[in-house]
Amino acid sequence: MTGIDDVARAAGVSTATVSRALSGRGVVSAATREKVLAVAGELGYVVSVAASSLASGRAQSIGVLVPLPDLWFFSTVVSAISGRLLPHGYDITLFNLTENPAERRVLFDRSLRRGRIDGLIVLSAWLSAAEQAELAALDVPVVGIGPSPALPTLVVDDVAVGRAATAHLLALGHRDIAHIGQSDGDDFHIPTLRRRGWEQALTDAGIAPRDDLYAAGDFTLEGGRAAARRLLTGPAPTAIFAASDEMAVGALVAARDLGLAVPGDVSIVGVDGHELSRFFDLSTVDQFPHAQGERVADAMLAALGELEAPAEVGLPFELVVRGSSAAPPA
Amino acid sequence: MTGIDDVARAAGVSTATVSRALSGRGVVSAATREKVLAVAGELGYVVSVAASSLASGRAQSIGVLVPLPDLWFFSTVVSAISGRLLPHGYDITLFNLTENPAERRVLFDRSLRRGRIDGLIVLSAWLSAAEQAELAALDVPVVGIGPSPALPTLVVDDVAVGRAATAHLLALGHRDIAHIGQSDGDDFHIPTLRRRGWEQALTDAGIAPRDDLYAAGDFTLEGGRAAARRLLTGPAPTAIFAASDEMAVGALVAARDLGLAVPGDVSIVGVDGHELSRFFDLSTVDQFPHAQGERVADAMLAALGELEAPAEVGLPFELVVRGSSAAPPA
DNA sequence: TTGAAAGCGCTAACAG
DNA sequence: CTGTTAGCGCTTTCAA
Repeated sequence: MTGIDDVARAAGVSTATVSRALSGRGVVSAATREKVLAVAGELGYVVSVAASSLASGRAQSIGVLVPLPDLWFFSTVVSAISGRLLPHGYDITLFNLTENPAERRVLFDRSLRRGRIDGLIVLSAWLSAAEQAELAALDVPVVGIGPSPALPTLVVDDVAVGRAATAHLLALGHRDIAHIGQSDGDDFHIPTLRRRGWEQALTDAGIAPRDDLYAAGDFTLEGGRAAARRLLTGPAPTAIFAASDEMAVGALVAARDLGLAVPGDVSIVGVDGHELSRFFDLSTVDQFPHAQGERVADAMLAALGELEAPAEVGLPFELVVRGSSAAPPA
Repeated sequence: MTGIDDVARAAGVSTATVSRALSGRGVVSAATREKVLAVAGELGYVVSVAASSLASGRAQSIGVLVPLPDLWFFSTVVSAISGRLLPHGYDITLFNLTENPAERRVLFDRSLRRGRIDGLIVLSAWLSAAEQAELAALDVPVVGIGPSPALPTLVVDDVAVGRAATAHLLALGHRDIAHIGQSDGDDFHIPTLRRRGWEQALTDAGIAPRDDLYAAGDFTLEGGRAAARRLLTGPAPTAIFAASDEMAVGALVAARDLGLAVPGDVSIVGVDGHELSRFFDLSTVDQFPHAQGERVADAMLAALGELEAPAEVGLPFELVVRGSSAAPPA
């Protein structure tokens, strides 16, 4: 491996100057900088992270903590983060947060603490308060996406999301609007917030939210289908607001299986902006996951002093009306 | 930060002994090892990767090169790799291979060469031969998934996959079997191999493959739908073999849109074992992506000397017959 | 089985 | 603007 002194020798300068020229820290005359860059290029020299990190304290890597890396939403966000951080010289270290307590301990006690990362991005509402506190106690900046009691995070106003979806259905003339979600009463729980939005919108319209128009789903296609089947064979609402696009597609299929036309007999609205929603012509509240990844990456860069701190505005969302929602049957 | 000499002092031994006790390299008496482990635990000491890596040459991290991290197949494989490598103390560094030439250069010239990784796992058939050669020239072991001219990889026999799907349809009595895929004539191109399998199975059955029963799809839902629409409104085959589950689901929807019953009027078979295939009751050739991730992780561990080299067998696949395939209409 | 000590390859004062 | 030099915190000979 060619090292920094090979470059120094070939360029006729000291290693300190090579370091300065290559890192951009400290002053170097334009002429020597160019010389050094040229020589380094010819020699194919690349700074060793290990040595650089040991000497400088900077690891040139950002950790991303993900609960379910194979969920479309998370992998999309990670992909966006990666794209944003690469140009700044940061690599991405992926930490898969499993349910396994032993693995979690290894993760929190060792992986995250061995100095590999300059910062941590947390994509998980599924951390205990204690775990969130542990993260906050790391000696690196931590930023996240989603409501959290202990971490600085970027959030979508999920109550407003629920209201937007429900208000859309109300405006179309629906009154029996069901909800598929997963409410646990926690203020930092996204599904709970979306359910609140549903309740608020109904209440604002002078309609009492009915418990029998709520069905729990587990955010999968199958869960959405099962929940919708229960709703449509029971109280038979004219519209369903599902807390995710995957559940909404499940509901779409359930309706078809029951011989119901969408949106003729029942309207369906989801949340996410998932690729499936476009394919199935599903009305949804898009929350722009890719943009979320970019925003959280920017927040991290700001925390690292590499960027101006961006304005503190909530993450955007937008109702996208497609073919799955229309006026209720006459 | 507590360092190795804090531990050494508290345990009453030298730093060399602490290092040996914690790393498991070199001999330490059982008694001292326990003492050291206990003290390290109390102090919450964690070895610094930077220092350890600089001194030992081991970075404790494996790179994973992924073309499209947000595709279900890839994110599933990455997730499995991560689960397998964590217990061995390796972190995962995710390298997102984009189409952007500038980003690719940064990746190949810097990120991959700065000594952060002890090995590289390549999930990409989309590397040029030159790039594959560059990877082979890294000073770390490289293993991949999918056919490659220059890299050691684990492969599914994709010709056999195509034959299995087609043979299934033939056995049901179909003769006009269409294929949706993407063939470019390259021997290291998975879609091409699947198409060959389709052709071989037909030929073996005494049926000449027809060009008008082939339609190109881009491995998306939309691409599958468009291709199927062309096939079903044209030569009207009684069965379609799609080279991916996403395209197969697209075909399923296209058939319904045209008023055709599946499998009554047309049978459909996909490839992958995608979650969508189960939900849509789609017959498919499962290639067990999660197991692929574990297998390639094991291959990496073997290359690093942490595991016995596993037997050199091809990656498994299996025809899963569900409700989308049946005998052709009478 | 353990300890002393020489680096690993860089960076960042500090001097000049 | 550039060079000298002392570490950064470990690992690993080598000796004992």
